[in-house]
Order: sequence, then structure tokens, then C-alpha cells
Amino acid sequence: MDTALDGAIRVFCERGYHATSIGDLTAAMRLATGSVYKAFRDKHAVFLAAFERYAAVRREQTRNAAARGANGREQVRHVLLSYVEHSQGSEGRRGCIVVGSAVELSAVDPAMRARVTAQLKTNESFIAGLIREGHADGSIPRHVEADDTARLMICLTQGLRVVGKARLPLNGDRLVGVAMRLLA
Amino acid sequence: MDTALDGAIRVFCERGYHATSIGDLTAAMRLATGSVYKAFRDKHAVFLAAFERYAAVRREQTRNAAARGANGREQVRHVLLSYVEHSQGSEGRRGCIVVGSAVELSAVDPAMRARVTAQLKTNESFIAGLIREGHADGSIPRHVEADDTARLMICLTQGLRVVGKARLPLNGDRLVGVAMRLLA
DNA sequence: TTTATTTGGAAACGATCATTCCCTATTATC
DNA sequence: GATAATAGGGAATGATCGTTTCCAAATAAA
Repeated sequence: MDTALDGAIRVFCERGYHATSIGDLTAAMRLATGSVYKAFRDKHAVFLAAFERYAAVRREQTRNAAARGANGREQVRHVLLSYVEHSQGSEGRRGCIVVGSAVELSAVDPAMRARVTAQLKTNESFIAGLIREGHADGSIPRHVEADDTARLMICLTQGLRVVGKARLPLNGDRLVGVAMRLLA
Repeated sequence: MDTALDGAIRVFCERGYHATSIGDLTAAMRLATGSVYKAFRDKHAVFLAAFERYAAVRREQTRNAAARGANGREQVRHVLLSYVEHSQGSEGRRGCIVVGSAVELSAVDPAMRARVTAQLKTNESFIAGLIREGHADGSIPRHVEADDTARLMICLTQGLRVVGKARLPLNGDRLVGVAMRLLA
């Protein structure tokens, strides 16, 4: 089932919700029409399940990236680097289902909007926590305000996905090098 | 005609391309179906015209915002402030047609992708130019690299539109205050 | 006034969409 | 081994989409 959902994630990321037909879904999930409707109530339910799985995987990937840093500052740096990497290449061109949901659905689908904001806030407070760790371990100056800086970094990460989907090249080292000035 | 296009912009921003039906368009443009097809070849042509007009208006608004600054650094600050303002409130909830096109169409529509990247690059080099002005007038230190910083700021602005569409509150003064550290 | 010409509006069309229904294997139960 | 139950696949269905076509009204020309 997860392998089928991975296929759904792939096609939903690439084309978004409305441009993905049931035919696209059955092809990507390697399931027949009837089987999809046996497992999910409707297309919206497939999208919701794909979103949940995608968000969970991405949360874990972000936490793994942070774990590669030795202090708060380095942890933030690795999170940003991870975001740039995921916004590039084939995955970057495919796109992010969270950004896609925010842009395509949040205006007309309160349930999806709630999940988008939840994911954004989770990541935001995770980054704010890393900044506070940096305060504690001395790697980030105290005058760097955690909450505002974290919200700005969330904007940055979501923007990376947009720019990456438009296929502008993103140099991880240089962009993150510039972004780290926010922690100076 | 421009007033009709403004209606099209409104509905395309809010719902995106695929979720906007011809019925939505005729209502928003205050035109009957036949009249829309008399003025445009098809739905895609309406979207393209709406995109062009939106992009031109936004370019001018961004340049007007920059003109409010007395030096390079202040000009960048006003551009960022302008983006936060446009990403908030009813306009922020409505969304940006450039971001929408990047997310919804750039994967499958090369013509639209080209226009998205053109708009991003135009804004990027505009910001880079402002930073170089700051270099010249002494308001921005020379060690602030213009191109990379400008690209990062483009990511930031596009991310602001995503986060604003998800209806997270954005405090302009505080966010821009944090972002201005990039020019320190 | 009458006749072209143009503009706006609504019904009609084929195509495609999401969804349902039914049939066929396959597995589990007795 | 026979039967019941379940899961998967694909054709049928009603609705909606984008598009076309035709008609009426208004304007300009004669």
C-alpha cells in the first residue's frame, strides 16, 4: 500500500491535484480503477493519504539532516542544505506536495489548508528549537530572535521549492552560505 | 478588456488554472462564453494574457516600492516590505499567479515555465542591481555578494506568497528586519 | 429606412472526468 | 475438496468540462 501511495505522491507532486486524473493515478499506483476506489473513498482521500505520507517522510528527512550538525548553528545549516538538495534536480522538478496543496487547494479546501499550516508550523517550531539550541550551546548569538528567524526560514524553504520547480539552478553551498548570515 | 482580464487574474490567482472553469471565468470577467472565445483562442490564451498583465503590474509595483528608498539598502528593504504586504490579507489569500504557474504548470507546460523563469530572473536581476547600488552608495558592504543574495531573496519572496496563501500571519517589520541581516 | 457588420449570449456538442458496478480470480474456511 | 468471502480489474454511467455554433441585438453604412 505504501508503494502505491509513493506512486500517488509522485504524480500528485508533479501535476498537482486537479490535473491528475484517475487514469494517471491508477498508472502511477499500479492499481486498477476499482482497486483504488476499494482502498480509498474517492480521489480526495487518495490525495490526503499521499499528503500525510509525504509530510511524514519529509519531517523525518529534515530531522535526520539536522542530526548531522554538532551544534544548533550547524543543525540549522544542514536543514537548509537538505532543503536546497530536495528542491533541485529531478525531485525539485517534481515538486513538493505541501507547496502544491498550499497554492492549489488552501483557498477552497479548509481541511487541506489546516494540514498545510500544521506542517509549516511543525517545521517552523522545529527550526526555532534548533536556534534556541544554538543560543544554549553558544553557536548562535542571543540577539538572533528564534521565532521570527524560523518563520523567515520557512518562507525561504517554501520559496526554494517554488524556484526549484521552475528549474532555476540552486547552488546549495552558496545559497546556504548567504542564508547563514541570518544567524550572525 | 483590461478590466475583464483583472477578473480573470483574480479567479486564476485564487483557484489556479485547472480548477478554474470557463463558467468561473465568464462570471469573473463579466463576459459570456462566446465573448471570451471571440477575444481569446482558448482558456490557455486567457491564462497567458492574465499572467502577462499580472506580471507587468507586479513588476511596476515592485519598482515603485524600490523608488521609496533613498539608497540601495533602503530600496531592497522597501521591496521586501512590499512583498510581505502583498503576501498578506485578502491579496495574500488570493495568491500569486506566478507562483501558481510555477507549481501547477511548469512541469508540463514549457511555454508557461519559460514565462515564470523570465519573471523570476527579471526580479532577481532587479534586486541584484539594487544591491550593487548599495555597494556604490556605501549602504551595503561590498562583501555582500549581489547575485547569490538576490537569488536567495527571490526564494524568500516566492516563499512569502506560499506561506501567505496558507494564511500564516506575516509581520512585515519583524520579518523584513530579520531579512535585512542578509545585507549586513 | 434599410442593409451589412459586428458584438454579446446561450444552447448544443464531443470529450473527458470521477465514480459505480459487475465480473473474475484468489484466498480462507469448513 | 467444496464453498464462502474477499480483493482486484475493467467496462458502463452520469456529470462536467472546454469548445463550437448559432441566434439576437446593436451599431454603422448606404
